[in-house]
Amino acid sequence: MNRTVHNECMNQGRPREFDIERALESATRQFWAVGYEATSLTDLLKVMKLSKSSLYQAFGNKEALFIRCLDYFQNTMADDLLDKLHRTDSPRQFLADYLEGVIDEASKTSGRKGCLLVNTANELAQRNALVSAAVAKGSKHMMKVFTAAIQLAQERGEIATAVPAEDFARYYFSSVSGLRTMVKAGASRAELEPIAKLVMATLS
Amino acid sequence: MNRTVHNECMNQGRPREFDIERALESATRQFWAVGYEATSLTDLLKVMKLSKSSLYQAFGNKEALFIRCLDYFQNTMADDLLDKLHRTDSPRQFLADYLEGVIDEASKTSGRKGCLLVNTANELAQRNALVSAAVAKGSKHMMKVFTAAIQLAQERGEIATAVPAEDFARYYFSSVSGLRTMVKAGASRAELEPIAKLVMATLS
DNA sequence: CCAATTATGGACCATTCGGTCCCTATTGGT
DNA sequence: ACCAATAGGGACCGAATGGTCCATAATTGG
Repeated sequence: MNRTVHNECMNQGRPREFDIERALESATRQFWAVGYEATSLTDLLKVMKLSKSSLYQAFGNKEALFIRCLDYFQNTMADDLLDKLHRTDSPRQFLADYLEGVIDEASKTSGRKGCLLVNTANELAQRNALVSAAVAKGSKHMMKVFTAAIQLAQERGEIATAVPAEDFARYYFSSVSGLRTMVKAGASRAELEPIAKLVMATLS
Repeated sequence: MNRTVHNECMNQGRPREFDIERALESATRQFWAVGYEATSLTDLLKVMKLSKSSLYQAFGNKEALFIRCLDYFQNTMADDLLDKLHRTDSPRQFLADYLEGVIDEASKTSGRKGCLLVNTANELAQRNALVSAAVAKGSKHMMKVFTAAIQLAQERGEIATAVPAEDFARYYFSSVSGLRTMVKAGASRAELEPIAKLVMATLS
């Protein structure tokens, strides 16, 4: 009656020898670096350091693994950002710093990875419903963080209250995505700085 | 001494039966709709309505064909936009209309194709030098159009001159890319309108 | 200590990928 | 009329793809 299950609750039999979390992190890095399609099963096995059967046993298939990676990424990122936000004393500066971080990628010779959510939205949100849902969920999560930052800034008078925090947040999110695309298209730091300035100026 | 050539100049022997331009347009539509990797040779043959040997004879290979498509797209788009720009009497409205056109895609159930250049920048500008160069060239072309529009608007007092036209143009280009990503991520028209308003407001 | 259960490695599979090649049909130039 | 040259159809190819399956090792609960 009880079929083989793909989750990790029952504990009888040989215990798993690898750390799910670590494996997930490695897979996420890989997807993040080169995208979904360009990441082959073989690549995944290499970076995750496990065998094909273990991977399929633990995660089902490539698509399901990817969805879990999207979730992992989103949570990690959002937590990290929230942490930074709560430790800063200028939410406005926090927003400016994040833009600056995006621009910093332009200077790097390699590894301009962007943001996994943005990349995925562009790569296959149009074609895959499950992925699309995961991206939407992740976007909402990020939006929450940005909205919180802008609300904080508005409370401290660092940003005008004429525009609702959510609208500003969405504008900011869109601007970040645009900047990331510019980076991928090969724009230089000198070209990107003025853009960031204009974005921050809009958040008057 | 004279090897088989992949171009279309010599005319001796059987003449080509298909229209290169039409074939290029079909291929471009396909790449535009689903991206480079997701477009298989078989797909191309179907939409271009020619045989594998004809394709390889005329275009070399998939990558070379893609580059030509990028070029075709870029020229077509830029010409079209320049045309619109020269026929409008308000360059500022022209810029606002273009943003509106991007937002219109969000309402469409299917075929949110975005912009081939932006898509390509995100998909493989990081991995392929030839493609990267083609994207850079295309971006410059688009930037020229936007810069021209903004200069015109500045001359007519529709946009402030405090910021150089090129900086504004790059900001605008980045904003368009960001909006496109939001569309792909599934944002609704209601969410996108305020973003467009803020962008146009920045182009004071 | 045994039975039940799971992990793991690796062989194996069908499909699809981009790309090559050959054969024949068709045309223009002379 | 004939030759040179190209177009086009389709068979074929090696490599890589994601995925399945089975035999074996390892571990736990009873």
